Amino acid sequence: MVTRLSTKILNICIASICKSKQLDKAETVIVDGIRLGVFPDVVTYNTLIDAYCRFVSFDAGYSVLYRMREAGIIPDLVSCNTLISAAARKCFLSKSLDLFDEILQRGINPDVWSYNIVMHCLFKIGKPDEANRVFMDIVLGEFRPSPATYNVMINGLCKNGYVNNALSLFRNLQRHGFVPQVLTYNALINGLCKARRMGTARSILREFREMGYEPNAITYTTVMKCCFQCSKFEEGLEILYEMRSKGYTFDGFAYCTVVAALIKTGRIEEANEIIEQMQSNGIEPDLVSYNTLINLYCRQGRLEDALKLLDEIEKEGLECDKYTHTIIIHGLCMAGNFVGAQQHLNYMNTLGFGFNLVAVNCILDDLGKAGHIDHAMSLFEAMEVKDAFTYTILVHNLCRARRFLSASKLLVSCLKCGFKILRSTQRAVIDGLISIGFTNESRKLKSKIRLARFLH
DNA sequence: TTAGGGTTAG
Repeated sequence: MVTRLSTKILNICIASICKSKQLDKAETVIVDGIRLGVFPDVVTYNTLIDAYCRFVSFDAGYSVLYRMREAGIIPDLVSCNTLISAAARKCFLSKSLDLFDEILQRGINPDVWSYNIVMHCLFKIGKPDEANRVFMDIVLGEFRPSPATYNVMINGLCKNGYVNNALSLFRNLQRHGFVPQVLTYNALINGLCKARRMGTARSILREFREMGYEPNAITYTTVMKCCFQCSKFEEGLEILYEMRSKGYTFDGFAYCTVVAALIKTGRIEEANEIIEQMQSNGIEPDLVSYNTLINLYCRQGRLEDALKLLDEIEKEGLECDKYTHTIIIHGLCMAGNFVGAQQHLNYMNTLGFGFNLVAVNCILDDLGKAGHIDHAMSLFEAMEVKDAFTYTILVHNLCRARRFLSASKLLVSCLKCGFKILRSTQRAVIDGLISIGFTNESRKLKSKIRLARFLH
């Protein structure tokens, strides 16, 4: 009894030390405890697994399992769930799903937490149908869904383009007594904003306030991004100032949202001012903040500074992601260094990143902008994977080069593939054909566009 | 111990 009580105290100490990221100290306390006859149990090790995963690496967390077994302690469901969720958090989604299979093979019965994480992973890797099957298993099976089950489902549906389904699930759940949390509303508002369903987003936001909820930093960032998407810059900036007065700008989220929006519309000076505010507020930059800063440098024509920062990030031990590399490739193109851009794309391949369509689209666009339209055309022909961006970029650049007949031909083949091309680009082709005297072709193109709209 | 906001291309 005394030992069990002491272990409980030990676990409280370890949890508190781990929370403050002092893992070495936690290890020392455990060793001291053993010396005094207080032995760690499964809870102690589970706390360590979580802390190592969060503050060191997934592998470091996973290796705690071996130490547990050496100490004669059998990992339990919490150990497994902790690892599965850590893998999911770090985007090792297939690893997370493998761990789930491992649980089943070891004869451990998963609980609703395990299933929630699996659903989350399936949504994240773009398999909404499979996630939905897991959801149905939970709802119709022996488990009682937790609020997180519904939140994962609503968010996953939104992220995979099924906002209407998310909305009907939300309403159905409400009819059955489900009380949405701030988190549920945030996920739904974000999904609606991304789908440009501003009217519905506004009414959900109204309902959120009527429930007596106060918007948090996440609600604010979501609504702010929505303002920028609708070109309501002043409103967006006002939200940033309000966030600051409420103490919600404690991390880089809000700043990065604003800076990215300003960069996109060419308001580079203002973007620079916001970055300076972020730095003077002492916010420790994470990878996304660094990516945003590199992007700003590239847009300012400071490619040398961007590459220097890239080096610094790697020296700091941060691993650059596909965004970092894509921004650099785009930066190299904007500086006219297409050879360097291609080399960096190849370098990405050697690092194990998959095919990067966004980067290739950037190269395509920048070639067009620099007047190398024939080069862009041959790159386009060589591309095995294309999307709506690829077609829009090339059609747009063909118009820029006043090659309206080629643009029209490409636009028609794009419509046949079912890709949605920007209305403004379609208009540019129609107007271009008229401007060079091809009125009949312009009329034919218009009717083909109408037909495609009807069919798709 | 799960789940919600930020960064790349038209």
